[in-house]
This record gives sequence, C-alpha cells and structure tokens, in this order.
Amino acid sequence: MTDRTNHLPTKPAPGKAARPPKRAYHHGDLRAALMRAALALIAEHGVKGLALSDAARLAGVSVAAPYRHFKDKEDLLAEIAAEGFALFRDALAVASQKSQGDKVKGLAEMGAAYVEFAVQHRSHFKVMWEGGISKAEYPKVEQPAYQAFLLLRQAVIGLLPKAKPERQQALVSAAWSLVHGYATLMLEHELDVVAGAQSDMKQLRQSIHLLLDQFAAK
Amino acid sequence: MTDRTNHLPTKPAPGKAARPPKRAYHHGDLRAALMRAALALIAEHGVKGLALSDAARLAGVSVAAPYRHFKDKEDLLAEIAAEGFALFRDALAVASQKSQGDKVKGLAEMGAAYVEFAVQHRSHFKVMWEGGISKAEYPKVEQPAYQAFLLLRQAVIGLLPKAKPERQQALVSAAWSLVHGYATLMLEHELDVVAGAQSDMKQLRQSIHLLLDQFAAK
DNA sequence: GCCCTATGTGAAAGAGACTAACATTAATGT
DNA sequence: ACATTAATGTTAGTCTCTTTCACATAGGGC
Repeated sequence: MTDRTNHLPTKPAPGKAARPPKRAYHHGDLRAALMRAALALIAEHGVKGLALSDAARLAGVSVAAPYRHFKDKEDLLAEIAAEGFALFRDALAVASQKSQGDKVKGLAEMGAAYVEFAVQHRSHFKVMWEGGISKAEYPKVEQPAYQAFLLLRQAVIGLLPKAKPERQQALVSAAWSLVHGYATLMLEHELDVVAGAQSDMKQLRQSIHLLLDQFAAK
Repeated sequence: MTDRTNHLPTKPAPGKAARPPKRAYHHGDLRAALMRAALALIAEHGVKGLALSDAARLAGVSVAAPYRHFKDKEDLLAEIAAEGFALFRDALAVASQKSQGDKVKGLAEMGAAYVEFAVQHRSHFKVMWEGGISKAEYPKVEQPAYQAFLLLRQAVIGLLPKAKPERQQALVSAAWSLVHGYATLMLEHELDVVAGAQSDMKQLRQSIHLLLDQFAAK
C-alpha cells in the first residue's frame, strides 16, 4: 500500500534521465516534503482534518519520521504559518509598490493583493488565521506577520498623514477588517449568498473602491 | 435561567449521610448540560481544544453518554452553532429596530450589535464561524444564519433602495466584511497591535461610523 | 576505513471518538 | 397498580492519531 518511492510531485529532476526516485532510507528533503504534503491535505480536508500521520504516509515515510524535523504537529503548522506570512508580506510589498503615485489606488491594490493571496494560498491562509498558532510562542510566525501589518498600516496612514492618531487607527482597523473579513468570508463561501453573477475578484474590487475611494475624500 | 439542577461537579461522597445533589443514573437534562459544558471548555481551550469526553466528564456522566443525545461531536457543535445563530439573529433584529428613523444610525447599531455579540458570546461565535459545520448538512444551522444575513442585507439596502443591484451587493458584502473582519480580528487579539488606549467598542464605533457614514452620503 | 550524528523505523503507550451489549429508570397503557 | 416499552446511562472494547523510545542506516569529516 505504502508507496515509498513517491515524494509528492517530485519536482527535482534538475539533471537528465529521471533517476528512479527510489528513496533508500533517507529521504533527502523530508522537511519540505512534509510541509507540502500537509498543505495538500489541508486543501482537501481543512486544518482540522489534517493528520500528521497522513502527511507522513503521503511523503512516503513512517509516522514517526516527522518528529525528526518538527517538535510536534503544532510546530509543523507554525512553520507553515511562518512561510505563509512571509509570502503574504512579500505579496503586500509588491502591491504597495505598484501605484506609488496614486495612494488611493495603492491601497486598493494592497487590499486586492490581500484577498488574492487568500485565494491563491488557501491552505497557507487558513493555517495563518485559524491554525491556532500563538504568535507569542513562535517568533518565526510573528515577525513576518507584523511586517505585513506594518505595510498595510503604512499604506492606510499614507492617505491621512496629518489626521489625529485616533482617526488613523480607526482607519487602519477598518481597512484591515474590510479586506480580512472579505477574504475569510469568501474562503468559506459565505459571500455566495450575496453575489450576483459577478466574479469574486470583481466584486471585491468594487467593494474596495466603494469604500477606499472615500478614504481619500477626507 | 438554564440552571436545571446543578449537575456539573458531583461528588459521590462515599460516606453515608448527606443527601448531596446525588444524581441517580438519569441526569435530567444532559443535552443542555453537555452544550453548556462544551461552551465552557471552548471558552477555555478553543474549538479545536474541545474534547467531547471532557464535556461528558464536566457534566458528570460517562464518555459514552453524549451519544444518546448527539450523533457525534460535530452534531454537538452544529447544535451550538444553531443556537448561536438564533441568538445572533435575534440580537441583530433588536438592533435593527433601535433607530428606525435614522437608517445610517440603524446600520451602525447593527454593526455594533454584530461585534458585541462576538464579544459576549465568544464561544458560540467561534463555533459558528470556525466550527467547520457545513450549513448544507445542517439546516438547523443554515436557517437562522440566513435570517441573520437577510437582516443585515435589508439594513444595508435600506440605505440605497434605488441603486443598481451590483452596487447594492458590493455594499452588502463590504459592510458584512467590515464588521465580520473586525469581530474575528478582535477575538484573536490581532487588533491589539493597532489600538491606542481606546477601548475595543469605542474603536469599533469609530471605525463603523467612519465608513458607514459615507454610505449615506451616496 | 571509522566514528559521529542526522535521519528514518517499528513498537508501544496514551488519549479521544465512537460502538455494542447491558443496566436502570421513566412513561405509558390497561 | 403493574407490566411492557422507550429513554437514557454505563462498562468494555475497537480504531485512529499523537508522541516517545530504542534501534537501524547512511553520509561526511578525519
């Protein structure tokens, strides 16, 4: 039953003739393989439905093997969350560069990037927000998460540089809440009950502009 | 007043005497007791951390007893979600009545009620949204959830009765996303990184008005 | 080649979800 | 009243998953 030669999408093949991925005892890159396996399983069964033993089986190793690379299951999830937040931060950074001139547009870009990330990295996103990972306990997670927040904050405050701090803070939490709520509701298909025929991303951009354009007006 | 007959911590008291609230075989209202026990445990350890067996122990029965009242653990969670959505819907309904004259204020009230519910019914709210309950599978959950949505939708559309449907829909999803995102981020203490000294609810009302006041302007 | 250590394995303990067979009580009908 | 039946609890056991432990294997530096 257990196909020990199957390392997931086995991507290596950097050389020539694909050496039969016959894995002998040592895997080679089990750590990464386990993370990919976990992500694949989460995409299928949700975070709650992830069994570490399934990830191990999918990677073609014994159920005890993961413990050579992760302290426990939560540690694996934390690693995925950390990776996710790093990707997330980078995506937001790219978006923030896009429209340097038009600050309103820049913020809208960032909001779109926020939601787009959630869609394109569903599993990462779910682990990041509903993985139950305590950021205080995992600095590896908190660090990129905080950097991502700072990018968002900067983009919002850039619109109202002279406003009172309370107003800036209200705006920051409002903008964050808007895009975060949109992303989470969409991932759970809750927004299906709202939408007409338009696509999710079109609907999103409409919502974002509807609200963020107003930010500039003030 | 759901206090039936305090069945939670029951001590057999091997000695004689004492007519302690000795529960004789039949509990009396185990179904409700289990739901309360589960909610208490969820408040402490989160949805993920809930063990059905712990709820049983807390209710003073054997670990098999819950299966006389719930098909499985998910069924218990679905029941809690259904109860939560019913309370939620009622809370939104009350809020929608409050400011019949001023529609903008009415919507702000509803938004505040949304978040206030999340705070005051933390455990219910968490089960409702991160419990992993499929609404298609549990009509008992979907029904009150949909009614709650309709209340929110009605409040939003009431502001723009003549607008084009796409615009109305964008507004509905935006308003929903805003309050939902705010509620979820706040429950996870993510907003702590934003806030100054102001309280959560004050911050919320500021955010809501900041955005919802604009709704009326259009 | 040899040793050290990183990495993988099987076995087993412990916990939680669930089931089956049995026990006790509450309800109901006559 | 009393017997039958339906509800509701219990004990014991199975299954799966998490985690640990002692042991096996391989790769790299000397």
